[in-house]
Amino acid sequence: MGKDKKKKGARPKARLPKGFRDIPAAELEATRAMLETVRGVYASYGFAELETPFIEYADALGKFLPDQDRPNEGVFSFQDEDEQWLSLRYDLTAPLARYVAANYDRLPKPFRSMRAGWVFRNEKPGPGRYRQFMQCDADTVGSASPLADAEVCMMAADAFEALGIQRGDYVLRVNNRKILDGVLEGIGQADEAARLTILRAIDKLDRLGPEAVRALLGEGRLDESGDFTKGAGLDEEQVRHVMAFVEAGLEGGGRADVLARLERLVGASARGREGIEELSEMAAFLDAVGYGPDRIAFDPSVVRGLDYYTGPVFEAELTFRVEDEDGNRVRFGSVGGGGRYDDLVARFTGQKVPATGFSVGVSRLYAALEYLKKLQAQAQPAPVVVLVMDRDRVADYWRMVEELRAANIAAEMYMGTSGMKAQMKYADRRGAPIAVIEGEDERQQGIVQLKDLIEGRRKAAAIASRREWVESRPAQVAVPRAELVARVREMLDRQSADAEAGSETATGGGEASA
RNA sequence: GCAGCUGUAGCUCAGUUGGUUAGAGCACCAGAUUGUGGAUCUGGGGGUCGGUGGUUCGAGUCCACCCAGCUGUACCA
Repeated sequence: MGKDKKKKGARPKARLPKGFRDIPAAELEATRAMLETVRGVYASYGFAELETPFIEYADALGKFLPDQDRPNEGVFSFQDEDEQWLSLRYDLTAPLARYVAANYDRLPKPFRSMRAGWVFRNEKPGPGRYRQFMQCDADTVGSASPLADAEVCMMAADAFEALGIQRGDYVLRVNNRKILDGVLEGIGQADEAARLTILRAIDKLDRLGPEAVRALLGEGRLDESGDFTKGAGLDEEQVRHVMAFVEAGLEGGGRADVLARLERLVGASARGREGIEELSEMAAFLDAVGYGPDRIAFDPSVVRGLDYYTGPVFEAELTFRVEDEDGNRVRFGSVGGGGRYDDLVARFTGQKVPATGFSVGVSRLYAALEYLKKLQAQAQPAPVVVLVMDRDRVADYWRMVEELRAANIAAEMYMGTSGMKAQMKYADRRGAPIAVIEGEDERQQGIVQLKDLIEGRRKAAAIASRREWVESRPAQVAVPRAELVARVREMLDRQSADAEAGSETATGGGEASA
């Protein structure tokens, strides 16, 4: 026996690469329903669906050509047989830019499109952050108007409400990167590297709080594990000025109040004024059509995608608080974002094409909706299982399955090789509502046994002895073979009525019926 | 990338100052039970103790290096 053990060798581990996961039926079903809702809202705004491939040429997606040292920096890449680099898409915006550039002549401008699908990032995963996740985007390409920016924000707000998220439980926070540029000009900080550090520090406001941001703008910050992050090195006066800008959105008031505060901070900077002007135009439009600051607010701490956005930037946040695993109450956080990217198409054509869009993080949003119990879709009900008692009669069992299917009842014949006990166990594990049993005795009498597995499970608790369990045959009825479909239907109806009554008493009947 | 923590069965873990053939619970399979899911009892399968090297008569246990995972942080186009 020792010999056998040695022969086995190393087994492969049944494992997933980090940051990837399997998705069970219930989540798939719910995600489909969610996407259908969002798609409906976008379609009603006139955004047509487009699907692009998962794989693009690396240079078409961006400037991230894999190099020898670190071939997979951020994006999953590999070489085709002709040695050209291919990459898995890391968002849905870069492929859209490629599509628009490739079809520029044919497309109506502005071109309005929506896309939904998986994207991939070769980054370190964290809680709720995966290396494959789903996004749903809507973009307007070919319009420089702030009205287009306002529109995608309004559309995102509509989509959240269509999904059942209450007004007040979400907010779209809007900023304009030109304003920050203006503020930095004002404090005499034009150094590009320092500017990036400053932007990143600001981006951490909601996660780490104002104290941490202050530290990161100045000398630097020591984190929990004792690791030190170098700061932007601003002096005290500069830090004060930048913080005043960052916190201009926190002091409350409406969009006009925030704009007024920002205007003072920007001073004479032309670029800053341009940003203010764009935000003002958005505000006027939003006011005129009735999207208040409870839905779309101005917040200078929103930064986002640094090299890619050229003007307005948006971030959607769920504002209700949830308990994490340790019981702490935390904000649910960001479920989407976007902004204006006027230079992306120009990478291909050399011709400036203004564009703006919004991207919903479908996976994050799914987690939120699950928490809010807004997912009405559930996985397909498990099938009725027809037991195979007599291998010579499989055609008879198959006929029962066909009859049930014809009546639109999901049904399957047991496909294993085990005996009756194992078949019952299978039906139970499977979550089957009913087992259909027809042995020799039943056949001679022209009947079948229907076993209500859900009711039977309830009764099992009260039965202690094996003998009683076997002999009482809980929740099992004999019905004429000819009435199979009708009686199965009855039993299923009773089960779903019970389930509804049960869930109503459990939740207080708060859910609207379909 | 940087820092801290952790690696023993499919899962969760125990394993004393280094000492026979490395254990438990859960899960899985079978039997008790001629044709009934649960409960109970009995039996069974499943381990390169993360890897390599070292110290030792002897290493799951001690040392060194490496690898992986988790958490924080950085990066996130």
